[in-house]
Amino acid sequence: MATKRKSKGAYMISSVAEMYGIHPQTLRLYEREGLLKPSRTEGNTRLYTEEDLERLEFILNLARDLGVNIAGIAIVLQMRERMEEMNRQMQSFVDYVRTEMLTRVQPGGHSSEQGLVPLRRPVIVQVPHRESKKRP
Amino acid sequence: MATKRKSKGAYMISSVAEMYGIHPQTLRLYEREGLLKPSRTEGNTRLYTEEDLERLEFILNLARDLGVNIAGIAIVLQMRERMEEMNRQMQSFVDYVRTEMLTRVQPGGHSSEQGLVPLRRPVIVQVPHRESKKRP
DNA sequence: TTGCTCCTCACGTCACGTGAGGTGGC
DNA sequence: TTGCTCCTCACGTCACGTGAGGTGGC
Repeated sequence: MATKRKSKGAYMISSVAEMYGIHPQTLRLYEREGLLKPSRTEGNTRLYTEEDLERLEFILNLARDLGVNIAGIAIVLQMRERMEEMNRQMQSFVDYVRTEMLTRVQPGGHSSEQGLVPLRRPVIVQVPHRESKKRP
Repeated sequence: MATKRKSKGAYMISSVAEMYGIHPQTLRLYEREGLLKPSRTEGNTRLYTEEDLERLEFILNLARDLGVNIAGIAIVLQMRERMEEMNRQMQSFVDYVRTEMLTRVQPGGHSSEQGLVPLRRPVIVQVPHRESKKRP
């Protein structure tokens, strides 16, 4: 019952297990398989940050709801990262072009802004953030 | 043995099974699970096109080499599609900007071309093409 | 001491791949 | 007819999740 928190947003394994209705051994399994990497206290106790929990939710969605196995989850996590990287590049490119074209605009040349409009907006993926790990 | 081809690049199930060293039942399983959708002859015999084979290779890479289960493969195929779509959008945007800025260039204004250079090129994903299907 | 943590070992269940068995069309 | 195709049913194996058992630190 005692939802033990070490510091701001750091949970011990039994709290996390209870919060998400999973077995503590499952959390250890996911870590062993490289899906999660919680930090540890000096006494070697796992500490799950909010960021870890966010990642865990993503993992549980794949594992429970979609039936993806651990190898699959590892791949999906990698792809998620790559998509986020693509989104960042896309976004920074769009931003760059926008300012670049605005500084270049001729007097009365509102056609430059208009020229950017007809394009569909870059797809923003539904996924959060974080780094993953490769499987051996 | 007889590598039966119906038309240009259309293979029957035993040929495909032999080519990739898998059981014909496995191919039928993948189809039943929605990973592959070969066309059929009028007599209901499956016909695998080059496009199907390309998709199959992708699937086998995930299944055999990486140990991803069918649910995982379905997700990865979907994500692959989305990345390809992002790449296409990125590419068409880059192309658009390039022509737009070139038409706008002032005499002696080679700074407009230079402005595009420092950006890293959009990430091109390693994956081929094709559409996939959602799981129930 | 209590209640947590750590770990390893082992079991039950289920998905995946494959084999068997029986059918039908080129 | 032969050799393929189609299908369904069923089995063996393995991964995943979980439980037990024994340890150690706050």
